[in-house]
Amino acid sequence: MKIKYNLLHNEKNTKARYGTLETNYGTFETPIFMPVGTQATVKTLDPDEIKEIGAGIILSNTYHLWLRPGEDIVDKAGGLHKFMNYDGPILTDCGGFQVFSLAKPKDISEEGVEFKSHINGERLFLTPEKSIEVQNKLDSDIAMSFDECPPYPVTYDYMKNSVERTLRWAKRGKAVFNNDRQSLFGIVQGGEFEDLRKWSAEETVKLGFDGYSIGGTSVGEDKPTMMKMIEYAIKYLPEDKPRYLMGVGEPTDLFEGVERGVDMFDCVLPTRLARHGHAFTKYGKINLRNAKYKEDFTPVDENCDCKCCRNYTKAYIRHLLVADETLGQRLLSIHNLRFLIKIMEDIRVAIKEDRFLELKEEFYSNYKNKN
RNA sequence: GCGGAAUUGGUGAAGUGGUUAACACGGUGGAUUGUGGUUCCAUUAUGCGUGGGUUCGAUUCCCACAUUCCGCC
Repeated sequence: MKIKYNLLHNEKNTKARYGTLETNYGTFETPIFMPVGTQATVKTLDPDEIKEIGAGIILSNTYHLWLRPGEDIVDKAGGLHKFMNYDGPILTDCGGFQVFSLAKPKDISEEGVEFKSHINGERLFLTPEKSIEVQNKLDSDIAMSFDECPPYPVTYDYMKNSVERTLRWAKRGKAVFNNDRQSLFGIVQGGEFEDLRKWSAEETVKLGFDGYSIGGTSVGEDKPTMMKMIEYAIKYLPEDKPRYLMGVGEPTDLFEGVERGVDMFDCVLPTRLARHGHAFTKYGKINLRNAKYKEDFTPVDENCDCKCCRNYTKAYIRHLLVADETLGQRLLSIHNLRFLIKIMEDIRVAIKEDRFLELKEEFYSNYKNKN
């Protein structure tokens, strides 16, 4: 079956909303933060741990699984869920972000995008049809329409052409889509240009998708610009479909996004920061490698209920990181993910009680955002 | 006791008679937003064993001493 979104409550003072999303692999509440598991694994965590931190849905990636091990192998394994032994909902990104991070502008044509494989340098050509075909075989619960995510900043003319192309790609992908257990999201682009965001949103909605994403954010623009991008796009999206802000973000970004009506987020930050020794805490981001934690025998975040914070000290985590032991990266990955998931749990309760702004204010009063 | 070689930062080391002593590791900070998984950036020796001498100028040349290593008695 396709997913089913139920809008259950609009917060009184903001555009924040509470709902549920039903999938073949269970129902989760929104707004939600989705851990990223690019290569069919949330780096360093096993599926039991993903469940343990309260994840409702995770991400995986078309481009990476297409290259390795290949969608046919995942298909033979019985689909992505069986392949990675994860029985919760999975969303696959389309590979569009890799257009942004791997390809040069001149490699992008109407037909598709030419890549050089980051694994062996082999020339590859990814098209909207291929992206959908791969995702159909991966058998994730939610697939993403193949888009171009332009860098920032880019000229109005470039963005206009890019938005047009992304719309044509969306149409082409939709035409070959062939998996009735899977749902498909469209992606709104348009950069910081209000009229392009409006146009992109309206035209994407006309094509008709099971949910809508806001793409092209967190690519180097400043925060006020990112907020405008969200606002410009979201007012043209239908109330009765989930809205997904791609690639965001930091703890404060989650509050800002929810306030503007976003239902779903994903970001590599919690796991990447963890691997580099950083942790989110109630009071801001900290670097566990800093010398000042050498003899700090308190938890990373005393308010956190995760396995890391319940059982280990900063001094121990620091030792593991400095000694390059993988347990340090694992424990911090668990903590950082739990931290963001817990924020969303608190946010959902606050929305239902119409006190989202109070929760936001309380969080901001403690959290020192270094950016 | 005699002969030889060596002595540069926390470590391994390069180097030159002339403004700021290479590089690597380590240390200390910082970065990271639909993940090209151990990355990137900054910073880290006012000093080249000690004391003299030669020279306009010595870490670099000379002498003595100290320490370490190797060989011989």
